[in-house]
Amino acid sequence: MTTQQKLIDSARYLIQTRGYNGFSYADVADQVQVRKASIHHHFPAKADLARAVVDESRAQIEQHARALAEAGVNPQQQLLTYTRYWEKCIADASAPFCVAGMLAAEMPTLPSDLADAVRAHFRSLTNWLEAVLSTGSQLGVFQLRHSVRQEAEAFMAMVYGAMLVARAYATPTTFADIVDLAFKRLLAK
Amino acid sequence: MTTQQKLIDSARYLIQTRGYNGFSYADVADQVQVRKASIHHHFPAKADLARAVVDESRAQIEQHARALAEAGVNPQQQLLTYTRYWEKCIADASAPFCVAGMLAAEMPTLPSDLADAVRAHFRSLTNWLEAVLSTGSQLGVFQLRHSVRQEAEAFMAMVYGAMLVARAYATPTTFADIVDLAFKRLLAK
DNA sequence: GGTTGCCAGCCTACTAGTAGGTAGACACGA
DNA sequence: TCGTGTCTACCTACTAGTAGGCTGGCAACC
Repeated sequence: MTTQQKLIDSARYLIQTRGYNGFSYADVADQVQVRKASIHHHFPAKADLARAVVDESRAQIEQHARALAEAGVNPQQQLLTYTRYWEKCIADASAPFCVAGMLAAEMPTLPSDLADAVRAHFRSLTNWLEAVLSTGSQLGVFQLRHSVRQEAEAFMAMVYGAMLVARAYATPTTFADIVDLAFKRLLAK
Repeated sequence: MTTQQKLIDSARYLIQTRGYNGFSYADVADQVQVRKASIHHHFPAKADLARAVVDESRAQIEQHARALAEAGVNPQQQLLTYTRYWEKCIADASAPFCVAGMLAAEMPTLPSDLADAVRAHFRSLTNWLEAVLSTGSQLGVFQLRHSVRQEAEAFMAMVYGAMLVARAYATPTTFADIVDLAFKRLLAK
């Protein structure tokens, strides 16, 4: 793996656990075993590094979403893949929080270009959720009581809120419990 | 108002907007117009100041909850008072985020005694929500499809998630939209 | 009623340490 | 030989926290 990729991975982990204002180039240098100056060579400013993390995350989500759709996976299974992914990440502490969620909380302190990247990530996720919910609704597997956009935003809020509550209580199962309820509500007649 | 109270109020605002790792004694000193050393006189360490903020917030919530219950306000109106409070705070940007929510995101970086205070805040809020939902369910105004605890945690997750999404999009109405949906779901037959 | 002593509150001036960021030299492969 | 990547050494600005001194009010005692 290239040093650049290692730097991004390290920054992702640090943002997930400590947030943008909670980590420094010194932390990244320590993890990747290079000097601080080497990080500046790849990412001149801290915001550049963080933006690379967010952009990569968004690209991965979009790629996974495309792959699922092209494979003809049904809507409820697509949604379940998404929630199961976070359940696993939180349970084994490999990624205890979504990067964009963490950065969203810190929004007022972020440089504007990084804030733009975060918004783009949320927009991308909302669009995908809308598409999945819409298709599922047409197929009759999801029972939407409000507009697709509202249902998508509510589901997203539930997922991010569940991460927050699970982190506050330090009980990973709390996340699964809450998301499970959100899922059942969509399926309920 | 005492200097001590001014310091707490200033710290609350700064935590809500920037988070624990995003503000410094210099920021507080600037807002309250005292020297940094004076803050240390009242709150020896940064964590002491933050803990005072969280403890005061929890006490206020508990006091309000008691007042509402003693006034004989019905459950749906009690819940509405809570959500309306945040709607207003977010709309006029007077308090664009819950202190405990912000600190929950930063949990892994907080000193343990401050983390304890944050957990206590969440526990207190969950307990109140459980009580309100439980009473409302017995009166037949709330339709709970799962355990009271699960429904309480899900509602809380929705509220905090809505704050996060609203902050990401910088659109205060998003919060009201999402919470409105959560509320209607509780009332739905 | 003075005088004395105490103390909360606030200050200036400082410490040690960390933040993000830069300059310039060196190694190495195309 | 040029570009890329890495390094050491350094910078300025800022962090939380400390040391020690000043002030003005309150209480106790003669």
